[in-house]
Amino acid sequence: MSRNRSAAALQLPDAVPLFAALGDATRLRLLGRLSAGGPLSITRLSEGTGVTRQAITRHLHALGDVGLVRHARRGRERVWDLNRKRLERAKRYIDQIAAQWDDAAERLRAFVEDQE
Amino acid sequence: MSRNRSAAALQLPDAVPLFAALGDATRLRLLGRLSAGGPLSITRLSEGTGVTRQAITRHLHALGDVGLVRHARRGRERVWDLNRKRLERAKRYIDQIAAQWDDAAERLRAFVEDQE
DNA sequence: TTTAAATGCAACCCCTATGTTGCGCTTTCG
DNA sequence: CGAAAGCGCAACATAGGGGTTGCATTTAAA
Repeated sequence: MSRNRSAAALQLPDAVPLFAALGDATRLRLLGRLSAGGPLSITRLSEGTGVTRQAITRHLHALGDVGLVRHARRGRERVWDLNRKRLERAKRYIDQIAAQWDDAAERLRAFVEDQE
Repeated sequence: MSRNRSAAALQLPDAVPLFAALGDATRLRLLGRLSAGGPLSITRLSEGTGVTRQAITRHLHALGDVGLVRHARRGRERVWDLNRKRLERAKRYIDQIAAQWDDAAERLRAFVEDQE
């Protein structure tokens, strides 16, 4: 029914910046390190990345803009951590979108095959 | 086990271009139209997008580079369609990566909460 | 065989994401 | 207090993504 289509239209604007944020190797690694090693300071997160601390700061803000990570002050450090709730929501978004593609394609599969 | 980590290391390089390809509104809409309406020519896919046919062509190639869509000749037209197998694999990639983040975060949740 | 449709190719913009350096501010520590 | 660690801010450089225009090429249609 047309409710599927409107639901997709609502999710799409959210999905775009989410995917864009995930489409970078440095940011994916940051998420990996945060998931493996709890809250970490910027300096810690910069070690071994091959880029400067400022570059890492920007990547963290990019992830923060879509809600995947959060930050807090701790003394003179600024520690960042995963936002697990947002991460869960993001996963559901992705699953739903993928499911829609699957469903629509599945419904038309026989028809499409006839045309080929 | 360390096998999880190495599996993640193998998936990450594939996930980056995949996410990057999905991080664009025009490309997400193209996938939506293809999933809803079978194979379509470039001219058809360009209608109503607000950008030129050449721009759409590039977006299709971007999606094609990560295997999400394929093309074929049909007369003087070039028709593009979803690659459902690749779409399925992409979905599984995403699920696995998200699951890893979840798992790692879950294992450390209590520890992290202690520190806060 | 003309004409028009559908593309492919290539040269060009233009903006922004990514990265850097330099400097100043705050907090911690000897 | 004085030095150093950890950041934030701002200016700057630059490569690449996204878009356009112009023209040649192939194929369908009159």
